[in-house]
Amino acid sequence: MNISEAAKLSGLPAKTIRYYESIDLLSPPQRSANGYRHYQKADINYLCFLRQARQFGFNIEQCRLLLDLFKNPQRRSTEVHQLVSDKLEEVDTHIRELGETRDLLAQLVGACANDEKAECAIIDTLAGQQEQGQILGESKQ
Amino acid sequence: MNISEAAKLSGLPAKTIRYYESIDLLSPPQRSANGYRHYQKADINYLCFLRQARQFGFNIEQCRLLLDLFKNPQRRSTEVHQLVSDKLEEVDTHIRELGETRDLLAQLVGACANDEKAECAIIDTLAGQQEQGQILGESKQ
DNA sequence: CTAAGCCTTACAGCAACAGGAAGGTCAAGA
DNA sequence: TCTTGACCTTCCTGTTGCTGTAAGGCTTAG
Repeated sequence: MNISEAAKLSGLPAKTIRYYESIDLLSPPQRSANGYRHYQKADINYLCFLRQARQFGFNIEQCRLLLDLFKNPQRRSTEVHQLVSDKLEEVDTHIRELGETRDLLAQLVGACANDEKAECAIIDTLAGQQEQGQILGESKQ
Repeated sequence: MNISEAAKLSGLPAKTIRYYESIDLLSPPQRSANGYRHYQKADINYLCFLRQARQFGFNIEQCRLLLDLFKNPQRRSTEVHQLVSDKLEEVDTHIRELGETRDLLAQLVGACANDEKAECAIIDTLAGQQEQGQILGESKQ
């Protein structure tokens, strides 16, 4: 099948499939006489695998490792487990950091008068704890 | 003061300061006779403001808007409030999505035997589904 | 014969910088 | 005076994971 059919079956854009090939994440498929890429069932499986892995948040290098494991009948499940555990930790860290940011933003939102005046606690906070009378950005030319 | 001093005081790398200037986030500073950038106190305040805003997760365009408000004594705090509220919502959405990913990853980790055998529920899951929304919990093995 | 709808490659661009090359400037020390 | 090292400058490339667009070739239907 041609690339657009592979794209439809795998759920990945044709562009992305070509891109994965260009970075050697996928091995080059067969080509028809006219130069068109020609995909087979196994290729579709790899593409689906990659789409899923990307949806789970794995980056390209992690996908490369996972795909290698997928293709390797001699793999040990503990290797896969390790990769996914690491990713889980990574995502947890990210969530924690974002949570802190969210709380800070919520504080800002709560502190702002939200009215027609220029005075704004958010601006003051972002500007840093300047001394009174020295709130810059409003002073000087 | 020169750029390295401005960098030290603002907490931003000199590279970043030049970058902000190059994208017109900062207006070009004065130059000394030798061509060196020369910063003043107000510039440092803008830099600090931008560093803070970036730390709060605002992207460059949002920083641009915030900085405009910062510089504008005729601003209404409600405008600032709106920007920050939007950002808060954005971050909340992101956290929710990441949370879903995390839960799915945790399910994968829990489902894997984590041993020396090749059989691996994670691999099966990543390979198995071709339709979205069918990520976990299907029988199939 | 032409138009559409595929396919190909190759280059540009997104965010938000970081790294490095190549070269100019400045202050201090031998 | 010369040299060294620490600054500074601009310009170019690379990062991640694609997406958009251009310019052109192939295929099929009318």
